[in-house]
Amino acid sequence: MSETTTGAGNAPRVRARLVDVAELSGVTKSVVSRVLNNDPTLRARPETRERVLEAARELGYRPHAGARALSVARTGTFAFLIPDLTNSVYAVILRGAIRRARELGYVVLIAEDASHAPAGAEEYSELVDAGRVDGLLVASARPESPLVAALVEHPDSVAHVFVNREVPGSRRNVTVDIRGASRLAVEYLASFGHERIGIISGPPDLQPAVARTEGFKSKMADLGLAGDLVAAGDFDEQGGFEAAHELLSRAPEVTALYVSTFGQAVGVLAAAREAGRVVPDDLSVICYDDVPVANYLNPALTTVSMPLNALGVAAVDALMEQVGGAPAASVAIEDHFAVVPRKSVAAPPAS
Amino acid sequence: MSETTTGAGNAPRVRARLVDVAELSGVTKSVVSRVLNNDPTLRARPETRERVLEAARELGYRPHAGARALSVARTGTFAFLIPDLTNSVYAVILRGAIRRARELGYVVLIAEDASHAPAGAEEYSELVDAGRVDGLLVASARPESPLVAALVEHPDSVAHVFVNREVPGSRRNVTVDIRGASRLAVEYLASFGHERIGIISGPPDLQPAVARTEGFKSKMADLGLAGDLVAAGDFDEQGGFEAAHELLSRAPEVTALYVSTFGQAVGVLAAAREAGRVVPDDLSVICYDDVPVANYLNPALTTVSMPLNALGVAAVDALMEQVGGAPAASVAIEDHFAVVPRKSVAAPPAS
DNA sequence: CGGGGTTGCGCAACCGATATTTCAAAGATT
DNA sequence: AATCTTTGAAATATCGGTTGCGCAACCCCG
Repeated sequence: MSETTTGAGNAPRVRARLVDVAELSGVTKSVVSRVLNNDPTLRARPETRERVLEAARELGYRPHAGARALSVARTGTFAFLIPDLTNSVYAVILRGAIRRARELGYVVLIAEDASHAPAGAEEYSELVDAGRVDGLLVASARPESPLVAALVEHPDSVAHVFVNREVPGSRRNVTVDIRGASRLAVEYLASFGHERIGIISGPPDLQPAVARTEGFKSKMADLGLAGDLVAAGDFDEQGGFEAAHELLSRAPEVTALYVSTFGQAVGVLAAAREAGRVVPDDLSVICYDDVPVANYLNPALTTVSMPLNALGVAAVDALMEQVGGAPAASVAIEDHFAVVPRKSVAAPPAS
Repeated sequence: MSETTTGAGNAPRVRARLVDVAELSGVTKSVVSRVLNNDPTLRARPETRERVLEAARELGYRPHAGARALSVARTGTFAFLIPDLTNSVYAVILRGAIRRARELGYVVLIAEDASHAPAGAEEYSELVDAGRVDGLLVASARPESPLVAALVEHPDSVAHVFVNREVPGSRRNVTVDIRGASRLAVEYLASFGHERIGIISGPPDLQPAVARTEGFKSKMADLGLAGDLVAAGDFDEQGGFEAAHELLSRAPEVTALYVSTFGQAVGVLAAAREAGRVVPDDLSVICYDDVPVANYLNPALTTVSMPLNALGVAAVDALMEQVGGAPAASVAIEDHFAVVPRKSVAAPPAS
């Protein structure tokens, strides 16, 4: 609308600078800057403010990010270190983070710290050293990465939060309640009458894996059931397949499985087929984390959904507080998880 | 290594600036800058160069990105506009792009332009106007987004490429050979003896959808087969389910389906089950794009894999050329696709 | 009518780099 | 010995903002 009034419309505009706005409104750039930033120390006539605002609007003025960063020593940028982009769990967290960041005037750039591309940590310090970012969102699942170690040792060197990970010794963990969700999953299975419940866990050196196992065992204990049916595998299809294969042959009496990730669950389903067990008649399966495709597996997979989007939001909020100078504090998102019932859980076989 | 020689080791370092390096090496900052940037117009004694280099190393000097951006009018940043972060297709492209960008000294920031968050386009122009980015990677699937229209009309206003999308009227499309891959899929099905082959296509206003259909029809024609079994649905599970449901009831004689996306294929499998058709005995299914989980569906899904990583790499390379001043040119990745045979394709039923 | 206190805004220094210009000292030339 | 070139590096302007301070003009008051 206002663009057309300039007559320039959608012509290949050149960037308008502060001085351009100043010239057009007949004041100096310092006044323009203060008006646009609502500097309370500035005394200006309302009509002057209005002229400035109007000129800025007319020119489509936007402060140059680099110049501003230079001045105020703030970039308006966060970096997100992610272990695996193709894992939709992280994608959802990232989405929540990006949106929240945008609401706060921040943008986020991505680095991947996959096991096959271990450059992530180094890249991070490059970003920090180059003054490119104001803070780090670290979702790396790799234990004892040099980056994590450095951050734990010098927590104040740069604003940061660990996302979906409880790093020992850090007061900057933003997490969901994995244990609570795991307890809920077990409770759900038990409500169908299952007693011999097993867990497909993850690599024991990964904290999220042990949290699931802890939740599992604690709820089993509360129910007076034996929590000894544990098998560990990688957090992917292959890992789930292998762990389930092993557990099903070691303890064929198991009637229900709590699985740590969706990827694993897909593998578990394959292993169950291979073992000649039909889900859910001969074996019930529930997994941590809900993804859309779960609804279309055969059978449709019962899951417990986690507030991953909220996790991303909370992570950015926590980071913003640090940037704003507030003391660091871990955040745990306690609820907002729920089992989404589908077709992979039923009562145990009569036998 | 060199860090420990400073004695500061891993202490909470403060950023070293150009002047710090200058002071330490006993020259002025202009000399330091030119030495570090290999300015050919600078004449300096080798020993002076060495002193500067050593000082920079010792201080762990890294130029401040904002300051440099201000000076050279380049940010070292690209932005990637992505329609759906949770879609692993885009994740793989993004991964390739990020890695390549990093090799070239660039970082990439993400914006999501989902249908449920249509702010993406606006965010983009904010990024450009604020001088935050040197170029745009546009993978938005949304047809006629205002951003796309603006870029097509003023192609030189900002460096950009369209990724995995053939935008009419643009010379900046970086694509894979969807038609060729589609032809390959059809050929593969035909090699099993299928003649009544159908396609589950996508929204007709999305260019990638029509490309698949075109490839399908052209190969069917080449084979002397009728290419009339077409059903369209959204590119997700739901869309695949609905389209397949419709096609299977409309044309029950179909013996094989070429499906446009993995998400759709999952829905197609569900629809087949619902229709009482067992895959692959009563119905063969192959889909465009390979993802790890395809191997664990029931049955394991035969797919045609695409060079998505290479696509991301090529997109960044094309963008870099534009930034470097080269004339824009579309790029098509012609081969590197292949069918990965699994369990969802077999010979048509004898009947 | 002159002095003190606002009101409203301009001046100029910085932020940390890059790039062009200037200049002192050393060596070559006559 | 006096001038002309080179060599090597210092000065300085600039990029586009932010921010502390200064300073007129205006007001009110005695």
